[in-house]
Amino acid sequence: MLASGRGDAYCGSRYRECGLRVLLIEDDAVLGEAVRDFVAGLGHAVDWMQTLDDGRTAARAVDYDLILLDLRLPDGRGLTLLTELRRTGAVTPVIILTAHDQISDRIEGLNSGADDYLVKPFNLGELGARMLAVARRYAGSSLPVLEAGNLTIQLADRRVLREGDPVDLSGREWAVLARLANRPDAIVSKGEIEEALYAFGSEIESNTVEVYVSRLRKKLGKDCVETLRGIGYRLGR
Amino acid sequence: MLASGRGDAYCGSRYRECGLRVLLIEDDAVLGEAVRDFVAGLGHAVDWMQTLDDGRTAARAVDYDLILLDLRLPDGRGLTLLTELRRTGAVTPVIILTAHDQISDRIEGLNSGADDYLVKPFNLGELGARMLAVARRYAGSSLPVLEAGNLTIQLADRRVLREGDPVDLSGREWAVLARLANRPDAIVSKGEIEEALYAFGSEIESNTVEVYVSRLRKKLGKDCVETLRGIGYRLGR
DNA sequence: GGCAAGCTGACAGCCGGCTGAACGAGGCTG
DNA sequence: CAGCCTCGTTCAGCCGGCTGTCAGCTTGCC
Repeated sequence: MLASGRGDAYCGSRYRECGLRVLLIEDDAVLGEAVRDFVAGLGHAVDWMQTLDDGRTAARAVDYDLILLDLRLPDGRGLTLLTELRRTGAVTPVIILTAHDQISDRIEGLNSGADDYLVKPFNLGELGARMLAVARRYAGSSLPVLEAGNLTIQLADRRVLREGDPVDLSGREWAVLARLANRPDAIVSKGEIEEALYAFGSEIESNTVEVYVSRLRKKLGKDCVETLRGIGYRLGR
Repeated sequence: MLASGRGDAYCGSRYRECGLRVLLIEDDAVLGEAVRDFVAGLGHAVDWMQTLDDGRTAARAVDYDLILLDLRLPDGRGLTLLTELRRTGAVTPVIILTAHDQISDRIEGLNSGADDYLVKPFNLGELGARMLAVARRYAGSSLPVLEAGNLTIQLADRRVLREGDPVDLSGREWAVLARLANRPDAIVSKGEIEEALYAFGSEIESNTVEVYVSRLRKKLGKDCVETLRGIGYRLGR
């Protein structure tokens, strides 16, 4: 739950090529934390701001790949920021997060240059999917297709091929694999993988991660994931 | 539309050939209702406005795929709106609906950038045909025929072939399929499919999407649609 | 050998998705 | 007009796969 620290840390530059740099502007503490952890869990670097003002500052300072923008903020309307950004020529993709009853805002948002919107309460999985969709739209087809051993991992399409044959993965299985694939050469600790699995707070006290690694190995082959005893896991090669 | 360059880039293609997003501007209650129901029945999402002003607002707010525009409205001439739209660079196809004695308007309309016109009272079937023609013209040659598994999906013609044999789909069935076929590799959430099915605001709280997926599978084969638990659907392959 | 860390098969509960059935609206036919 | 059909929508019950947990096993390290 210290994710905010972590987020800032690798926003810097080092991991730029892998995960996206995401700015989350959302005042609701619970939702904000959930989204931050979930998105961080996907391997992206998240900065979470709770006010329009902080959001504006951040958006000006850093060249984000994606902005998640709540429309109703304590110190103003999210749309204001969006319009400002667009007026200054920023093309950063923006996904709007909006309450269920704000249809007009939604329309206005799209009209002001937002790229997509999600209605609260939303499914985190759907958030992930839309983020990918938006990112892909921008990156063209350049989103990573990763070759690892006899695996082809298509992050953007949520697909894995084993020696060319598609393999079905469940949600959690994919989450684990994607977490590893997001930073192919990095060692990822169990704790970090857990964060990717359980977005918010849920204290899981068992060997879930091990179980999913095991399931992945069964489906994808022994070597798809490498174990580093006492440290974590890494994508096989 | 107003969503400016970037918006067009994806909005245009996003909903293109599926259930189209149609804006109907028509003050006559009887005709308006008839057209709305007919067009909705084809599987498109229709917003119906009865005044020029509302129409203008809607057209600015939402990136429609097609506008059906009555020329004689209580609060002004439809042509005004058309010219405005074209002046701001909107390329949304517009079909003009006009009474038979307004020949000059018709000509002026075509000159102002309308794509086609229909003379009242018109045959609804003809309206359907012209809509298809216009939409096809816009889709260009870029996405006519899609091969997916043993299916051939002819988006522009609103036809599906299963192993070469044409299959009859109802309006909604087609809308769902087309929404998926529109972005063949993308994962489409239930929410997004619903959006393609219903106009803004109609809150549908049931498993409609599941039902239509089920019916599609019955007609087109188990694998025509892939389920991604908790995330959405994707066209089979 | 002994200990810690990691692996994996089994299992029960659950949730999401699937689907048959029913109903009303509307259109068409005779 | 009655009868028939199709389509859209809703609902309830079913089903299967996903998931978390645990126990017993293997592996690696000292």
